[in-house]
Amino acid sequence: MNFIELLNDQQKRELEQQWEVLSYGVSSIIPEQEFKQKIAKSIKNQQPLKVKLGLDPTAPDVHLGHTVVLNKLKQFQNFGHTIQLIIGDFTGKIGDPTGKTATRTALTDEEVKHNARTYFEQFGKVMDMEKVELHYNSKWLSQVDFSEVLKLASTVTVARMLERNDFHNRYEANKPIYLHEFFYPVMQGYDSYALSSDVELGGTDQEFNVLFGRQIQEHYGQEKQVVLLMPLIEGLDGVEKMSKSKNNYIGVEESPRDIFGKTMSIPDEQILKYFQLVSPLTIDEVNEVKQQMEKGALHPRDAKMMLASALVAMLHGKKAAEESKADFENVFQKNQIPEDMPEVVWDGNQTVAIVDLVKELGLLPSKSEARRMIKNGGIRVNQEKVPDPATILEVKDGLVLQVGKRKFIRLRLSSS
RNA sequence: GGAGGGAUAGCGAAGUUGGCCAAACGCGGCGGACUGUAAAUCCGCUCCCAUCGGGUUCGUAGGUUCGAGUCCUACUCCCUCCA
Repeated sequence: MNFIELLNDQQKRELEQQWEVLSYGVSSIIPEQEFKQKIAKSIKNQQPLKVKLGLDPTAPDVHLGHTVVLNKLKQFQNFGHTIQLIIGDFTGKIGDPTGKTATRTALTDEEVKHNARTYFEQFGKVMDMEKVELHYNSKWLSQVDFSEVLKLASTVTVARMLERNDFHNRYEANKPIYLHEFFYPVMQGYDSYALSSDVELGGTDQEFNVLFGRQIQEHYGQEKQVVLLMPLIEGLDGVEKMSKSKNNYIGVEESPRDIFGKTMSIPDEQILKYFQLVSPLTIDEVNEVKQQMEKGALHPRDAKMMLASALVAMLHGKKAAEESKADFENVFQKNQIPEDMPEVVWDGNQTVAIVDLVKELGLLPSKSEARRMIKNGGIRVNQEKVPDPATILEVKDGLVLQVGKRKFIRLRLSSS
């Protein structure tokens, strides 16, 4: 049935609107026409789409790379669609077949719960968690019996499984692939069936997995979900994809100052991509930025300032955005010290070798490191460079200690 | 089960006629200068303590030696080939 034809003019405009926003920035929509039909159907029947996102139950550390998907979910939410978050507590027991982590220690129920809560808190910075459905896939997966598993397994050939990049590579390299790993995509697909998902989101690296849902749903005679693959965003280096292990990420939990500073360090070529994929700006606003930059009317640095402010505002609020911006200008453009900085009470000896002080405060891991730092001119006391590693300091209340470019501490004496 | 190869600082990787090895080089990390940024570029640093200098390091445990990352023995782990 063609739902698009059933729509009246107003509904068609609604469809166009949703399509423009929802398809924006997406790497691929599989298949496009089905997606359009789904939206049309949802408008016609006034039935929100069920949009699924599967989550790994391991300790979450949400960074901007994830928010690419979250922003998209938010857009779905804005159109009234329903978000289904799935905590893969059952799947997690198998371990994601990335090759690296073939064996993964099973998480306890408490750990899973805790991690789920963390997801909730961190995701809440980007989208509205009130309206989100939360599911644990052990609920249904633990109920599936072996004969059912066999039936499912009989719908997939090994050759098809081996198409998956990771499996393919390991097979070629004579690296082990355990049988149970084949079930990872199957189970993930089963989740889609269990929740009758209409749409599933994932990064482009998840293509094989999320596509599997369609196959499982078809097996059960269910309408197949549409898959939206989101681009992976490059990290601070502008080359590798953003990830925790590459240490090139901006975490949503980081301080406003760090988020601002890190954003300022992305290469110019990445600016637009960040605007498009992780900023909360509308399409029109992003296009405006793009035009201004192309005309040369907007300095890349200023564009980045805007971006950094927008990101901090999204994650920490408007006030924090203004403050971190002011701090950044102070510290890096005017070479001043920030407005406010962490204060630490010093209850040690008032007369102390600078190397000891710095180490005691945990600013540097060892005294050798401190000496080195001083030799390189990297330590300042009240904005004055410390010239000699042997310097003995008279600690005074309010003394400002700077280590490197961006570690600042104000010392307070315990007596005051 | 049999044969061989290897384990070096955060990673990768030199070093095997025993001393000149705290250990080349690359990456990463850090600092400085510079700049529009924490970008790019250039320079410096990168085990610990220390003023000279010293102390612990090269899979683990022993041994040979004035002296071992470099030689010997045992152990652990990893890889390759054969069955």
